[in-house]
Amino acid sequence: MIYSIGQLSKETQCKVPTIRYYEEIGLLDKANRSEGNQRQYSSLQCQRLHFIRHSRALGFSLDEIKQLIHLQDCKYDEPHQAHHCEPNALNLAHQIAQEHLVDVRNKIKELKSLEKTLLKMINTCDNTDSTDCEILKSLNTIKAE
Amino acid sequence: MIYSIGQLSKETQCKVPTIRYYEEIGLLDKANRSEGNQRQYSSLQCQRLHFIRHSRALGFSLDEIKQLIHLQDCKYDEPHQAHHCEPNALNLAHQIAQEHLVDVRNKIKELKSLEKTLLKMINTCDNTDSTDCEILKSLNTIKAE
DNA sequence: CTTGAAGCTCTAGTCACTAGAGGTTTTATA
DNA sequence: TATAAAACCTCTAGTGACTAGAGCTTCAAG
Repeated sequence: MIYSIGQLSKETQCKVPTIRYYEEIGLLDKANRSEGNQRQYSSLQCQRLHFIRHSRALGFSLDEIKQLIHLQDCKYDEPHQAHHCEPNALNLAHQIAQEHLVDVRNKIKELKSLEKTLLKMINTCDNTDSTDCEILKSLNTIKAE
Repeated sequence: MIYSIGQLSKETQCKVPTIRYYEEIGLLDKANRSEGNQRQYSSLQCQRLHFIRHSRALGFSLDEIKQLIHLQDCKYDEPHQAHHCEPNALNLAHQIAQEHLVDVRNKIKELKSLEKTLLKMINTCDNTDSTDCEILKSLNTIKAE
């Protein structure tokens, strides 16, 4: 199966300019070109783009994804030979995921405290009586922690 | 009280280049200059920067903050005269805050589902036996909802 | 009076895309 | 087979909210 960039876009829910962008920054290998210079993709490249999109949806940065792809290549390329990959590549994947989990949890915490502050602000403001509103006042004093 | 940009920076915990940036985009009024062309700030401008930083800490965008500042000016400038401000400016502040609260809550929801997926991924991976790891595999298939 | 910190402007970089101009190739229909 | 529309191409520039650096000037302390 060979995909045009538009077909790949539909298949992976990834916009066409984004695919080209991923190629530009080296996240996707350079695509083969047709006689008319249009990009052609294999199922393997399609799978890789799926991987990238799933990882993005989980909030990994493109840099982290680059690392994960590198690990994947270590895993599947000549797995029983000595080469440039670190021996504990798989633990590294584990570590990246775990660090990311910590990030996510911190963000949740921050947002929850933010929610509380906003809610307080909004409830203090009695806008049925539209003569005054505490929101602007409170933004002068309330700190999010 | 008159502040130099560095003093204002300390007072508001806002970095010097950020203050200059806020001036550049019109979020802060252009500062007065000393004879030697250095910026000088009044307590009023200091208060405004506090407002901006508090709002940022609560996750408001600079655009939303611009609106809020405009509302503030409506409130305090000639409050009993007819001018260019909409009559229900205060309700508008209320509305901006409420919309923002909705955004924040959605983000929390997304991050929680993300947390769940990551946790599953990490737990599935038995990295005490370092022969295999499910993380890379699962990134090929798991979708965050 | 000198030295070092703090200030100035201007340009460019970050991240992860997105949009648009202006041109070429492919595909579908008449 | 001719043509028109859709899809593709490259290149540049823009987004938001800053941050970093070069190369200069001004200020404050000793």
